[in-house]
Amino acid sequence: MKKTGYYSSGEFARMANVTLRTIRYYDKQNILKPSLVTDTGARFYTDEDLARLQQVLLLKYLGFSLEDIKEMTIADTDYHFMLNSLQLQLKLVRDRIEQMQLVEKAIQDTSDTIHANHSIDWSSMLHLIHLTGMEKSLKNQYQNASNISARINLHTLYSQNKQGWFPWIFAQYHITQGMKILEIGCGDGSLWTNSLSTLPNEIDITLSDLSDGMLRDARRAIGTEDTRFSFQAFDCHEIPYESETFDFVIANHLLFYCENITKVCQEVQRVLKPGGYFLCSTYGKKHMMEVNQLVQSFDERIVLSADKLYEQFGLENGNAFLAPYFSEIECRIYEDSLLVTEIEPLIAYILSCHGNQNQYLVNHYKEFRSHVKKYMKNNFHITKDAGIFLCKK
Amino acid sequence: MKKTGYYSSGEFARMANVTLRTIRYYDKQNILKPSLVTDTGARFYTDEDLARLQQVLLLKYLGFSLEDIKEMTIADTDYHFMLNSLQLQLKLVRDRIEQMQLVEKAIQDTSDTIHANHSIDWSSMLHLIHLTGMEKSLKNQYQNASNISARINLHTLYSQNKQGWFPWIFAQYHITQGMKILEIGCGDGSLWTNSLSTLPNEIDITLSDLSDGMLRDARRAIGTEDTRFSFQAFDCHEIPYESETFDFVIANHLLFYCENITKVCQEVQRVLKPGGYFLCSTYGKKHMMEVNQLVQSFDERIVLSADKLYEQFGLENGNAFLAPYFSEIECRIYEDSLLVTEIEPLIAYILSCHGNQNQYLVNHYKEFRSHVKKYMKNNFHITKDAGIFLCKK
DNA sequence: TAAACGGTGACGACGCGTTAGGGTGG
DNA sequence: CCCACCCTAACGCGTCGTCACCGTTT
Repeated sequence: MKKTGYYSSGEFARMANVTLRTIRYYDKQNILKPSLVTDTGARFYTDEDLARLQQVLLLKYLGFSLEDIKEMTIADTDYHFMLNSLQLQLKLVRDRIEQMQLVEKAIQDTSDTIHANHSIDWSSMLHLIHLTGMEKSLKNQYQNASNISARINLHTLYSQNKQGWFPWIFAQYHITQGMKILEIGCGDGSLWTNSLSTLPNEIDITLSDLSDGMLRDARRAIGTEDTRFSFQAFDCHEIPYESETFDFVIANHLLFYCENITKVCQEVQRVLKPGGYFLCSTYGKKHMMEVNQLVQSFDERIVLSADKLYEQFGLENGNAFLAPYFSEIECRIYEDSLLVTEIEPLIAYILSCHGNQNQYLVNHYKEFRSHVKKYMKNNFHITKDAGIFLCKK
Repeated sequence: MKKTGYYSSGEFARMANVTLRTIRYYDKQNILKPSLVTDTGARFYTDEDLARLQQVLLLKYLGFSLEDIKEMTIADTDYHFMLNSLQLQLKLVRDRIEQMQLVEKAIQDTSDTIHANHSIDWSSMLHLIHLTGMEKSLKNQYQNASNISARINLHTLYSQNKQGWFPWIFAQYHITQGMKILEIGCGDGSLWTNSLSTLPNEIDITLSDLSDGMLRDARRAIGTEDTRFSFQAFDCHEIPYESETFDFVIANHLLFYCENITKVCQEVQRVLKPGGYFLCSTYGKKHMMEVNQLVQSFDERIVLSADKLYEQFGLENGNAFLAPYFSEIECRIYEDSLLVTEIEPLIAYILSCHGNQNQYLVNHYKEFRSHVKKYMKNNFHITKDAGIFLCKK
């Protein structure tokens, strides 16, 4: 029985160069469900399914397990999302290539030292062994990248305040010629990428992050030719700089993740010059509250964030952490809200949260979708409740 | 119980960052046997075992199965061999990187066309899918590379004729300014790499091979800046050039692999200019005969080459194939023999043959080694019986 | 005597390959 | 009625992870 616009399972498998068994397996494991199943049980697939399959196969190629992949590829395949996903895949492939180039270099080095010494250098050999074993954290990196990009999407698409969060941040403190600046928790460096041209040219900015992977991304985004920037990986609980080094320290949406917030504040205060400023951003209680209400109206058990960030360090309680270390503290709110008009970006956002939603949504994706559709009607207002503390030493 | 110079299984595993289970599994599967086992069953490993483990782990990293790896890493780990193995691994990693760069580019392209057309381009998507699925033939490539290098080793180490095969080939025919030359079955291009400086600078050399992988190696070895060389993949049964194009055609150790030798001769004759020359090399009956005797003295069932190459096209019967197409045919022998003084390269050579030896030797490696040792005593003479036919059109 | 380390089974998980047996549409 | 194609159910394989249980050395 032919269905126009659909591929039979066999056709589909042949197109993608995989076996029928694989296609059926992916169906049974809820990794890639056919778009249409006849009452006799025959599977039929669409072009969109092909796009999904592409994602699955590429992720598999990069070494992810199907279990991982299941969580990573729920999103829709409208062309807009496809682009997004391709960007992420591109990043993954590049990371992988870089890693293999490290291995390549290690083999070269090992080989060279053998040539030079006419005996095997066991330590470089060990280094080589360890390189080939390093792959683990890759999955986390992907999830972070994918989550962050889903978040950014929602905000850039529907924010009412057109100034934008990053420009607003820069407007809160005037960066001038000759300053020494430190950002802790720079992530992929996106705070800076759109302001490169407006920054003074005699200035010394250090971007730091715990994760080497993030730093690599930041370096890639900013470029190594821009000599104003330097990059360094360290834990902000112990900042490896002498006291009174910086004019300005930034911690954008970072403090609530820190284990010991007091210690971080103390360190920041230490490395600030007298009269220097510390700018740290965070959320308030009401931030995105409508989204929580939305998901809980679908299933009460869902909690979008395992540990509520604003309870760790939020607009309401931040002052208490900062007060012991700074002489002046000012809290400024970024006035904004979201007016969401489409459903997909919202769903992508929800799926990207750090809570337990996936376990309740995985097999009820379609119901959830139509629930969201009904709930939001034509548009959906979401409160944003974010701001900064600007602190003087 | 501590053994000096040895690592216990636990130490060994920790050093390499693998689990004990893995180490034990590799032992049981004969992939990596400990160098010493106490009577209580405790395993002890040496630095050389570490080198072996490094090979295993890297090959695994590149996606080979342990079954494949078992066949690929029997060789010893003297530093000389280690270098060789590292070179091979380097090649593998580079191939892999190149492949991933293709994938990277395909993602870029797909992404770009989506950007341009604002809709998904399913054909580039399919291309992408197929790229991620291509990995198969890699194992064969490795085995070829590793076999060829084992062969070359034995010959370069112990050949009595110090001129060398490649220089001798070049001495048989004088290449002059302005010639158009074709090599069919160029492999990795090693015929040329040491003669680049002695070749005229106005000359047009086309290297060809069936396999894209080989051509890539050749291109890498010679470099793309050398404008005298061009590279093209085709089957020499149908040479994609007009008649009377070349002054000189070379087929080094190729014809005996061809399905239809007569057809190849006919094609070569066709593309040769009148008066042009065809140089083809092959072996004779007695080539390496002592090696055959050696292995059969260990186990009669072993046959080193499944189909004897010199029966397809050898020094004895080559004339019959060439006579219909060329006006003059001259057979020249390269006088040489091997005087092997060490055991490892010989064993590596034997293992690299295309016969059934591995199935009889895998689990009797040590016996075989000591058998070879006794057999060859201090040195071992091997007949070489190779030469060329130089044919004029 | 305990703790650290070594050993041997045996069972399970993942991602399919493969086989056996059977149904449906042209 | 056959052939091409589809389906399910069930077992097997490679590469360990994991667990239960036991022995040896410090």
